[in-house]
Order: sequence, then structure tokens, then C-alpha cells
Amino acid sequence: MIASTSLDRKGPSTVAVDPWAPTNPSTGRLPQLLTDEERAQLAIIASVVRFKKGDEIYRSGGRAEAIFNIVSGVVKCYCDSDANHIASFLFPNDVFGLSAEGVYTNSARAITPVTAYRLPTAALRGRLSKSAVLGYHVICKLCQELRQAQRHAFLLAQRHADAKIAMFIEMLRQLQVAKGGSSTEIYVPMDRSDIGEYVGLSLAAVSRTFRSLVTHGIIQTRDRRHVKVADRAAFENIVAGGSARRVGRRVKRTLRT
Amino acid sequence: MIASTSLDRKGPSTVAVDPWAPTNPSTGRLPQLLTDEERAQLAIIASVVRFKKGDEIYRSGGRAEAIFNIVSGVVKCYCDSDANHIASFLFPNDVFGLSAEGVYTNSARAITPVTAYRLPTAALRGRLSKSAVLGYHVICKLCQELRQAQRHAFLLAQRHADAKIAMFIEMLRQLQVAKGGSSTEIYVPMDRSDIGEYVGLSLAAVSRTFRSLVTHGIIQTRDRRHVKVADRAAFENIVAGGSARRVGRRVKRTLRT
DNA sequence: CGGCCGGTTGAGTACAATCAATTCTGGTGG
DNA sequence: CCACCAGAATTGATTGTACTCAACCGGCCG
Repeated sequence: MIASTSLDRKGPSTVAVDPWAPTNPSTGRLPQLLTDEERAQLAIIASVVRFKKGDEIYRSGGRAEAIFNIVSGVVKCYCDSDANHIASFLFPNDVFGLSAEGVYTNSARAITPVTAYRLPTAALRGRLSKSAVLGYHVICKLCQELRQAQRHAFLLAQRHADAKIAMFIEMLRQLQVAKGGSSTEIYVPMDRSDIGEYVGLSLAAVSRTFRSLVTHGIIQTRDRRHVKVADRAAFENIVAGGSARRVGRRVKRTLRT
Repeated sequence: MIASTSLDRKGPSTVAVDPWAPTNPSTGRLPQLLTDEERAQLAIIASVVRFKKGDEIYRSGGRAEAIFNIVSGVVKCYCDSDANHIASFLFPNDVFGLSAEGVYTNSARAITPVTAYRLPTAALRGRLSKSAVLGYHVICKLCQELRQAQRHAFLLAQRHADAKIAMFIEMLRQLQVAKGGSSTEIYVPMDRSDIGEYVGLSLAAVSRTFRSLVTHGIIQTRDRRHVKVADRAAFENIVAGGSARRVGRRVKRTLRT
């Protein structure tokens, strides 16, 4: 039950901005929230768990005995009712395991091999009742997730498929930049069907939209999991709500007719 | 700057469930989170503010110097970029004023007359750094808002207008029940256009969908702001993803053809 | 009384869902 | 190493739904 020290990690790790502290010009990268001290403290109550691609981590309605903090890999949280809607993708440094009244409110599954810290809720509550600083850091992280959920809702509210996909790609790009990765070639860890369930489109529509963006010269795809933005101006126009057709051919049909 | 005592309120007030404490069979009503002591403490740093219907409370990008806790009335939080998407409606006992790096991340406007506590962030941070218990209560409330945002995303991901509207009505009903109000006649404080911006439909589609639900006998409308669920079974079927057409006429076109 | 605002209704159109056929890709075993 | 297979992804054809544009209604206020 003690965190393995074979990982070159000091313990659970999260990144987020403080909601209230004004910062100098933001770099796009996010600072580590927890102090080394806190991470070491949390490591004591944490265990390290691994999941294979496709493994279920927990199921909606199950007793919520732990929350998780991702070390490496990608996880999806989804509603298994109805049309398997994906509520969020979670990446290294993210925390997941949202519950209410001791019961998980959604299901989670690894979409790549995953290594994570598992933090029993009982022990965590104990820490939280003692350390106001740790509580403050948790608040910062929750605010971050709340903003992320609102961005997701905004994405879902877009009417045009190309706007949804472009926003989704932009989201991945920003994540990658925040981690210090390349900002030109974007890695897409999830498959088309997961993307569809996240952005609210059918699998076929996702595929068509990618193709359309490519043929309009807005993005390039090296393979299914690597995307580059080719025409940044047009791309950002679409993210802001314009459609590929409008952009591609100078306001073709939308203003005429 | 001191909270007026003319209100019969003890101070800021929030309701939510503890994410981790297992509870006895949930009643649907939510418990007060804060102790009288905490509310009194917060009242010291809070001031009471009032807004008229339509007033802007803060604007996206403005310096976030306070968060708000609603005493009475309804507020909408929205992105003013693009197509005025509404991120959330906020009701009495709710908290709003989400920010990042000291700047509001969306705009807020009163859609009815509103009374609220205004809590300066500086003072609040001071409290949070001292009281782990208060921090824990804030965490509970944030988890609540996070679940709410995920429900919103789920609603937006629905493909059929009637499912969106039915889920929206159900959301209002649950809110009203949680406050101990009637569970039969549901009060709808916002106008059609706000509903459209929240559920991701055009004003016209919202209007049509209400009409369609009425003519199918699923709901009744006393006036624009009062709705009753007439056929609960059919209604819940729609909330679960079925369409009014399928329900109204025994799986008409969806399974045939 | 007239104008305005929120809302309703109608006609035509665009876009994504659906269903289905086909290709691509990565993995496995001969 | 290649043939093969299964699942993922693409593409095509058709249909349905919600958007757009536009006219119209009804209450409210000046």
C-alpha cells in the first residue's frame, strides 16, 4: 500500500492556476500545485495502480472508496447510460473519481495503458480536515476542472461539426503545450469513436469532418493519431465559430441566397 | 461593508452533499453545508448587494475581486464571445464568480431581481488559509457544481430537441424539489431565448418543442413560466433519450421504414 | 393608439444521423 | 515473411431534424 519508489515521482502531482492570485503574463504552462512536502505526505496514503488499455477503473454507482491521480496514460470518464457520452478525458497530473454520497457518479476506463496513484477517500478526508493549505490546492484543481467542464459544454453547444472538431483539436494542443510538448504536431491518443462521444457527433461525422478539414488545407494528418494545423488563421476562425465552407471559399452560401 | 441584519439570514449559505460521506437513503433535499458559526464568520467579510433584472454583475475578463452567494433570484453565467452560450443558471444558495489568475472567466447577469452576498476574494482566501473545515465545505460545493456542469454537458450532447427540453425541465423540477417546493408545477424563471442558449437550440426550436410536448400530452403549460408534467412515464422515457414521436405514437417511424 | 419585445408559427434549406458497403491497419498465426 | 483476420476508419446514399428567414401574434408601456 506504500507508493513504489521505483517511479521517479515524488508522489501525487497536480497542476493548475490559482483562481484568485493574479499572475504575470501567463505562459500557457501550468505550475505544480503541491509542495514536495505535500506530495510526500500524500504518497504515504497512496498506492500505485496500473491499468491496461481498455480496463475499467470504476463503474458508475459503485462505492467510491478512492480517487485517482494519473501519472501516465489517458483515461475517459463516461456515462454508461444511454449513448455512452464521454464527460471528460483525463491526462497525467489530472485527478478523477468524482462521487456523491459515497458513490461514483460516472464510470472510468483506461484508453491507453495507465499508471496512477490511488488515494483512499477516508485517508484523504483525514488529510483535508487537518491541512487548510492542501484543501486550498484541491480547490484550485477543482476550479480548473470546472472551467474545463464549461469549455466542454461550450464545445458541445457548437452547431457545426467542423467547429466542434477544431475546438477539440485546439483543446488537445493547449494541453500538450501546457505540458511543454510540441505545439505543431498534436498527438491524439483516443480513437475516432471516443472523439465522437466526447464532442457529440457520430463516428461517421467525425471522420468526414477530419477529411473535410484536410481537403480544405486547414489541417494535415500524418496518421490517425497525429495532426498538424496547416492554416492557423482559418483554423482559429473555425474555432471561433466560422465554418470550413465559409472560410474555404470566401463566404460562399451563407451570405448569398 | 457589513452584512445588513435586516435580512432574516444568518449569512452566506450553501447546500450540497458530501462527495464521500455515504448517506442514508437520499431524500432529494440538500443539507446546509455551513455551520451557523461559519455563516456568521463569513457574514463579517460579506456585503449584501442587489441587482435589477437584466443587470450585469460582472464581465468576462474583468478583475475578479469577489465571489457571490445568491440569497434570492436567478443569475445566468455566459460566454459573451460568439453565440452567447449560457454556461449555467444559478439559484439561491449557489455560489458564482469563477475566475482564473484573478480574472473572471465568464460574464454574469441577473435574469430576475437578485439579492446576493458579495465576498471579496482577498478576505475569503484569508479564511480559507486558516480553516480546513471551511475549505472542505467549499470542496463539497465545487464537486456539486462540477457534477452539475457534467449534467449540462450531457444535456447538450443529446441529439433530439425534445430530449434536451425534457431534461431541462427535469433539472428545474429537481432543483425545486431540493428546495422543498412543489414537485408538480414547475416554475421556469428564464425566458425562451435563455433556455435556447442553455440547451443549445434556437429560440424557434425551443418554442416548437414546448408546443410539441404539449400537443403530445406530455406536459401542460399554465403560462409561459409554469409547466406541469402530465404524462410522467412518457416524460421520463424522453429524458432517457427516447423522442416524443417514438413515445407519442408507439414507435412510429423509428423502427419502421 | 402605435411601437416594441418576447414569443409563435410557417416554408424551405442545410447539415449531420443512419444504414450499409468498402478500405485501411495492426496484430496473429501459419 | 506473408496471408489472413478483426476492428477501426472511411466513404456513399438517403432521410430526418433543426436552423434560417420571415411573417405574425399578443401583451405592455409610453
